[in-house]
Amino acid sequence: MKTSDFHLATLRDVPADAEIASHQLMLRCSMIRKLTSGIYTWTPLGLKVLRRVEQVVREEMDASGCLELLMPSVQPAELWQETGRWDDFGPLLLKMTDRAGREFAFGPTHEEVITEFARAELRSYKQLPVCFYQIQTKFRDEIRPRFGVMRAREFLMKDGYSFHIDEASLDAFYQVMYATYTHIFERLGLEFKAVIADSGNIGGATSHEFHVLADSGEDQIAHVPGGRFAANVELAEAQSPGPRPAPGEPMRKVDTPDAKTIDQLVEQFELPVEKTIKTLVVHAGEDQQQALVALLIRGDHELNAVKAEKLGEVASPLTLASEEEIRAAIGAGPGSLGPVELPIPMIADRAVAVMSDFGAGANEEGKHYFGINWERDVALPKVADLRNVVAGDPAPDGSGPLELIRGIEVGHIFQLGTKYSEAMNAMVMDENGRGQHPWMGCYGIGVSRIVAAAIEQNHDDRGIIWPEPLAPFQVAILGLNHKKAHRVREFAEDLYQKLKQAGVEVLLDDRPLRPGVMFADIELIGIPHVLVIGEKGLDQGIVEYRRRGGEQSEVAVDQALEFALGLVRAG
RNA sequence: CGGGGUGUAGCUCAGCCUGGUAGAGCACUGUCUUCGGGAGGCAGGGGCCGGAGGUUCGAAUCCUCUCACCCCGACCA
Repeated sequence: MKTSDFHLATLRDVPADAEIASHQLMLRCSMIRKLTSGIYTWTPLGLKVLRRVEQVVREEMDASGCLELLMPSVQPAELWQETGRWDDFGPLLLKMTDRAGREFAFGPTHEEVITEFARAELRSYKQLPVCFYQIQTKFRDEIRPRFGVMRAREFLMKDGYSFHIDEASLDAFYQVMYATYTHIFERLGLEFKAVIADSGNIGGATSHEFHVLADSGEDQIAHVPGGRFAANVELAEAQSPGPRPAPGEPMRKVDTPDAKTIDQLVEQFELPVEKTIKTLVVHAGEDQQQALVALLIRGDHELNAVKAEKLGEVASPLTLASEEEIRAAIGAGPGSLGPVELPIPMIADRAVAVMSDFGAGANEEGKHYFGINWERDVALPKVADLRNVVAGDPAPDGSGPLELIRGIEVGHIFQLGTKYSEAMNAMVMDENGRGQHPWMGCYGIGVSRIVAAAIEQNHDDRGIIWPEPLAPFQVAILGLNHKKAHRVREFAEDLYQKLKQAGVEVLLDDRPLRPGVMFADIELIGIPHVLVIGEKGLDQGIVEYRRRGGEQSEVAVDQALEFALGLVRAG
């Protein structure tokens, strides 16, 4: 490709609404253009990268015996009503109506459609196991799309679904997919980590996420460096820190008119923050006697919403009570709440259960109790794991202290079990001629998100540094002052044609521009190998080679072709 | 959904407070000079100042409504 024939429209200024590096660079390179919030056009340059990701994913899925198909994006409401997700999926589901008034959704995922397909196609255990996948545009009406294609509403996803006669077969295939995903991210040249994950509203039990590691990632991962344990913080279990010390102080009521937050309490009364608890009042689960329930968390810890929602006592999704609701039920406002004489049910975090001589609100405006002790002053309520782990906590498997890092979720695999096959009554005959609901697994990869994640992980102040498997072009040829310098132009053109004929993805910058502009553009779009041809070099019989983000060297002109071919073969 | 902010040329922004019919840099077109790290001159093209309504002789500017986009928040007890 020649730049003069390629729609390259780089920007020198950073578009005002782009926050993170990958979004800024993708806009500046002209890889994507925003149509409206969370919805993007992929330009010819951007699409080249997207297709490369797609191709690696496709090849590895095919290599693992998966079968590619293509399902519709527009899906009838009835299918979603069968599984109950027409309502359960919530506002993320984009709904629409056809001329006859029939309702449809634009697919955010395809469990319903694939299960519909399976119940029509699959009859016998002899057809199993089988895994179908597609690479297709999804739409999820995100609450807050952001960071360009990192969290877009419309995005490209690889979604795969496997069917099995029993759990053992699903288990075995899940391991195959785990290995397949590992190969995919290795081949893409990305630094990543597989972690234990929450299965969210897709359903099912066992689940792993694959994260590209980057400081700008939205997810937190708890892991033991060099060890085996790694989990999304949403799921990482916080262990009980050990036995509760005996009471050492009497309980007393203290006036705390100006202490509405833990910070103020700690500051004004010289109370160690690990000796305080915060009382979070949330809506109770539907079948509970009272409308509210209190969650007790140590002052320096954070509530983990995913863990709390899993408790029957707590409404899902987790919703904090309003100040009015709290006052009506308790008689005191936020900032003065605590477990002693609390008139609503409560659940204590494991760390709270082993505290002694601690401070908390007195459920009376402007007053706290200090020196509270469980059982002596107030009965210990139900204890549960309610908090996020923090760095230094012991790993649940005892393999060492946890460290927290950030990641971008680019893949997620689930064991769904028979949730969908039962809901939609998909059946296959087993070897005894009895009908069975097949066991299902589900395997997603955020293809478009990988492009952004790769940039987050691989860039410098000049632009993108593509891992070679993702680069839109392998090699760029810059002919300096080629408009006037015939020798430069001819040499560059000749080299370009030969590389092209050899099947190399090569970009010849044939724009009549000054060298600085060419260098800046080629570095911005991050082409891994750059060959610079100039008159001075030709006089000396050399062309210059630059590895993006790396070394620089000189190559004899008559070796240039072989050299370039060697680079590409090595990559 | 709550809070904050921004809408003026393709991009980044000034002008708005204090109304008088629209500007800069980059990008784009032509041309000359320049040519190994985002050059310079000359000449150009491009804007219903997000939309609607109002105030006024006159509105990008003041008022009201609306739409869009961006950021923060769902950890406050």
